[in-house]
Amino acid sequence: MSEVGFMASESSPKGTEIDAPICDEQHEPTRDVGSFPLEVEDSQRMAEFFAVLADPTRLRLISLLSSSESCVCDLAENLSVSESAVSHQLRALRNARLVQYRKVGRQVFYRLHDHHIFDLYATVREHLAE
Amino acid sequence: MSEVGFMASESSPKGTEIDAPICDEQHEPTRDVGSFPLEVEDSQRMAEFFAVLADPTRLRLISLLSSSESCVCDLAENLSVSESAVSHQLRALRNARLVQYRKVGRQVFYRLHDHHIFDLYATVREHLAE
DNA sequence: ATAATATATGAACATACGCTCAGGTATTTG
DNA sequence: CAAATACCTGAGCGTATGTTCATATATTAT
Repeated sequence: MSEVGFMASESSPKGTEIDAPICDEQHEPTRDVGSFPLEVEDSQRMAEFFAVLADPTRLRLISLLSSSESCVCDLAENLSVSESAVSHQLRALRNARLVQYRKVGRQVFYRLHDHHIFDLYATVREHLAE
Repeated sequence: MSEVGFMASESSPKGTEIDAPICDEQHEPTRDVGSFPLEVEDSQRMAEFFAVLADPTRLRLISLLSSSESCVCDLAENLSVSESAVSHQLRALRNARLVQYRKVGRQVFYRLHDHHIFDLYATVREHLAE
């Protein structure tokens, strides 16, 4: 915490007034993004959301579900992962509302919850492909 | 792994041919998203990217940097977090190329790396606000 | 009912992560 | 030069996470 000189209520240290935030290249008309700064509670919810996407197996599941609905055993086989592991991961995706499912006999077919999920996946995939 | 009956090379179990993926609601002309299914190596890089965003402190840093460039001590003060913790987190953001910085004297001013980061942040923020 | 299949779940273990603490580098000031 | 400031970094600790293993539930077949 910068021990400020006198009347500086907050912000950067004293002395070097010369170059305060010479922020020339600002963003476009900064669209409204809720409270600012981001509340701790909101940041935790957001972090949990990203955390669900921060796993290779879950991302590969999303990749498969991006093209078509699949049952658990097919997902496990296509990813060469145990069905137990897939089931655990699908639960995480379910809890985060990233996938939906429907039961047919003893099988359970999963698919992405909505197109937003696909869009997010595709956007980041493209971003990393650059 | 479903022990298939005879000539079924892969995919769902035998028997219940009745309801194979009745996937009616397909996505729009499925835009190309690279290799399919997502390669393990790619999934790991993508997971690492999301992992950087999967932390409340880093998200709040991004929140602050969304509106303006800031030095480390201001970021620490605004978030009520130690400068050491902020520095550690900024390193993670730096390594992931989510932020840029410029040195001015003994201060270091950070800002978002580019507008893609802001867009991603804003999009997910809106998504969770619904 | 019994067996087999498809999926879900809890415990446990190894790993990964974020914070604090202590110390280090670089720049400015006296 | 020494002291102060702004920031960075490595080690260590407590906690969270993903997998495996064993077991449980539900559905279908015999």
